[in-house]
Amino acid sequence: MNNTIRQLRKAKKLSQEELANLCQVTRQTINAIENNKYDPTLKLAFDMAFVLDTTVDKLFLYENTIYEK
Amino acid sequence: MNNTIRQLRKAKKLSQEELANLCQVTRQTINAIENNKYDPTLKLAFDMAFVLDTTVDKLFLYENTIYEK
DNA sequence: GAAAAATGTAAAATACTTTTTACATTACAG
DNA sequence: CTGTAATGTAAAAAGTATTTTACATTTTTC
Repeated sequence: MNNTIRQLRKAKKLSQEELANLCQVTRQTINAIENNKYDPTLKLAFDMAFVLDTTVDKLFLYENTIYEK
Repeated sequence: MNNTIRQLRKAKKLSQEELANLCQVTRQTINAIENNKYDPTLKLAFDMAFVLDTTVDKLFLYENTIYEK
């Protein structure tokens, strides 16, 4: 799942560690998510979006594998 | 984390099982999430939003415990 | 009201996320 | 160029989500 964390984080002049503290997780968690190692929990996704002043839908860019409607 | 799954699901006249199939998870997973037993993964949240024709931010209503900006 | 469909629930097993600790590399300021 | 801050990475342990199987209860339909 692609994301726009790095750009938004840098726009706010936050280090990974500062963002981690604001989201109450470790720096390694932010680093892993920013680098697409795994997806955050939904709660953390919301927390990151909140701190970065955006929405989950804008912060994470998911290409659906489900072709339905 | 509160959600609006049930209303949107019923608006589309889907059973939990049908929604589960469309999202490629089990009925129990949908049931548990709909009843707030636990939060879905971010991927499933996006899949559910897609199938229910909405966004993650509208489908899940998260009250931030983070007072920051 | 009986049958069928839908929903609720539970326990064990599996998979994934996060923490912790620790070290290595890269970027940046003086 | 040297020191410091920032970032990348790894392994083990703990926490959380999901599946599977199975059964119970509620709701709907006829």
